[in-house]
Amino acid sequence: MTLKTSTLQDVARVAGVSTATVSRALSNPKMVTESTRTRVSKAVETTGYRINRAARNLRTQRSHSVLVLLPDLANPFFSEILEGISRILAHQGYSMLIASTGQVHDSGERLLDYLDDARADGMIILDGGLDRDVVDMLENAGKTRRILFACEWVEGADFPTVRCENHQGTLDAVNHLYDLGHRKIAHVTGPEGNVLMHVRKDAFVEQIAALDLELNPGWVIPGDFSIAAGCRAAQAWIGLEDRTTAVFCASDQLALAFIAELSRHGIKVPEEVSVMGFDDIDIAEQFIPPLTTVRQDRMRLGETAANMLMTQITYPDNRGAGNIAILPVSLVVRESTAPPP
Amino acid sequence: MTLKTSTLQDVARVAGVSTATVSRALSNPKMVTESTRTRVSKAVETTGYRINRAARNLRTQRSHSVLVLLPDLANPFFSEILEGISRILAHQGYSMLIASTGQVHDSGERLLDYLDDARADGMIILDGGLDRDVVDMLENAGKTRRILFACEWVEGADFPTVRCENHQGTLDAVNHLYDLGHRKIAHVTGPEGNVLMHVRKDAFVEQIAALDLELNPGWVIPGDFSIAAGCRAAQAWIGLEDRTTAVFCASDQLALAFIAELSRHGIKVPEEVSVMGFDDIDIAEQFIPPLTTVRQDRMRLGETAANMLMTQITYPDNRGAGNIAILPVSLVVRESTAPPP
DNA sequence: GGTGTGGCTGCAATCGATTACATTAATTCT
DNA sequence: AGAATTAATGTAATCGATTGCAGCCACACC
Repeated sequence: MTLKTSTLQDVARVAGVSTATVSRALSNPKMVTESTRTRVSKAVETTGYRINRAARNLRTQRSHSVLVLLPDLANPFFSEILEGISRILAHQGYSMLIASTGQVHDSGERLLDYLDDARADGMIILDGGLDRDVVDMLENAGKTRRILFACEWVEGADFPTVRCENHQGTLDAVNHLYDLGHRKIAHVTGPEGNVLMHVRKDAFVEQIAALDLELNPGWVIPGDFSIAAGCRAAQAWIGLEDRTTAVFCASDQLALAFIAELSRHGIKVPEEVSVMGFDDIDIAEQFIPPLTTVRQDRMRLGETAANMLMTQITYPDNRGAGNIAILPVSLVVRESTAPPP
Repeated sequence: MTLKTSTLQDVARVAGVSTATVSRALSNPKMVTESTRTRVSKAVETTGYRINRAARNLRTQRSHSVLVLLPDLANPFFSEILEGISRILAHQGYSMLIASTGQVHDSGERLLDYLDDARADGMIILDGGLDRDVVDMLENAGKTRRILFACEWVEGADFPTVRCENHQGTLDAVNHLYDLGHRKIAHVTGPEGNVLMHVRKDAFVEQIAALDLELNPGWVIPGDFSIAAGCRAAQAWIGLEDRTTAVFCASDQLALAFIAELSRHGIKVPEEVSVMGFDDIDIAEQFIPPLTTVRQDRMRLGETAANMLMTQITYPDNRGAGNIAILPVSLVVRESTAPPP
């Protein structure tokens, strides 16, 4: 209908008050009289007024939106985290901007520009594998309180962080396999340089040692979180001189592809080898066999991250406590693990 | 470092020119002399100037961002489409806003507000299941050229659309099963009221008739695109008096869950029944058995959608041709289908 | 030499909301 | 009753970039 949306001025004219009053009536209702408030509401109604965010953003120096940076949009692991983030943001009238690391990098944008050019009030980074110089830049910009790392983080950098109990989850996984009777356990890792990869690998090695188990060099198989890596890892495992009876993969995608590749070679899970994942993505339960894994509550992780960031943005000077949250994980035992043959 | 980012004024002062000239030097370089251009570049360099998007957006009445509306963020089907969209948008200096239908609805936001309040220049809607009154509102707002439906669409509404060859894909699927020797084929549908559900179901029924095959009432099993629906559908199929030898599911998620549920009941795919999906999501190939399905090139779909929307936004008056794109699909034969027992 | 012509540049208005400060009216206190 | 306080509203500056209009200069042409 109306091609031109009406402005505060229009509302003010119709209501017979000043723009200041209209603004107050809308954003801070208790500052105006009951009667003007209703008069303004009516005027808003008749004019079909919608606030112009660009104008407000300019004046308030706030964009009312948050950037979420992913390593890879096509990885289903992230979708539920996004749902959680989005839920909280929407609730607070914030918009969610999405970008993937690769694209930001490719298009030559600087990540910081999102903050500097007033596109975003803050950012949630789901990628701990950022180039070190990018991270340094973020730190030195003095904007650490407007940045939050979720799931992954950067060792040695001082950003607020939300993550899950990776260490404990890994111990749980190894213990589960041990309890089933496995004594020779392999680990397919995440990508080189990734914090999660290191934490989970270290915890794995630690627990293997604690249980006094054997660990051949070939039993720590390098991978990343992708499907392709899972297939490659399976081939590596198959090529092992001394195969393990169980394999703990650093992610579900990895584990599913691992099992699939084994299947292509006629190797049965869990009859011939037990396989575990980490994450508990939706499809894990529907896989055949259903995947034993370590569950991260991704929705809650997203919500927590968004909430923390929002309070940081809202109360920027509130330094100190509460800048790290570690969420519990839980072992989900399904059918991809069984006693060794 | 600098807490306050510098403005055009600062650059102008340093370069010894007016703000107008700086603005022109940056956004329309050929309008200024070579020498001033370099002077401005230097000034930008030394001041560390970053454009303030809020200011530009206000002045130009453009937000330089696009909203993507999903029915469900947690569905991996969409992630690759997002990747495609994001790629194109980033390339043109646009940002990608994401929201899910449910949340927009829950938070009482009006969808149109994104356009009206200058948060987004356009929107790509991946949900054909919007309430009819929402759709009417969008149409009547005269903003149809700033809205584009992708994957799904709304029957009878005149929006630019990108979709895949759903009809042909369905025929291919049925023919594939027919060629394998199946004569009793069931169909698990998408959600009631969804266009894709109708198109695929109609094409299915049509082709069954064309091939002169039997079609019992119970063989069209209502579902939606979710995992849970796949499980329910499998139970329904199991409960059938007269089971079919093949099942064509309206989505991969549906198909995978269907197979999983069968497996829980000890029914083997494809030995006892062939199952097909639609979409070819990443995990389909890694499933056991690998899923026979109809492939949609989701990346390309996203790219096409973004490109179309961008040209519409850029040349709004260019009505007429090119407001619908239909992308080809391809049959991907894997191992979840085989000749009937 | 006068007058066009055209290329660069500057001045200042503009986008639409927010908010510090001023003003007015109403209420309370001494 | 007069002074002081408080509450509600209005005035106008402001956020930072873009852009229509006008001015200026140099050069060419007659």
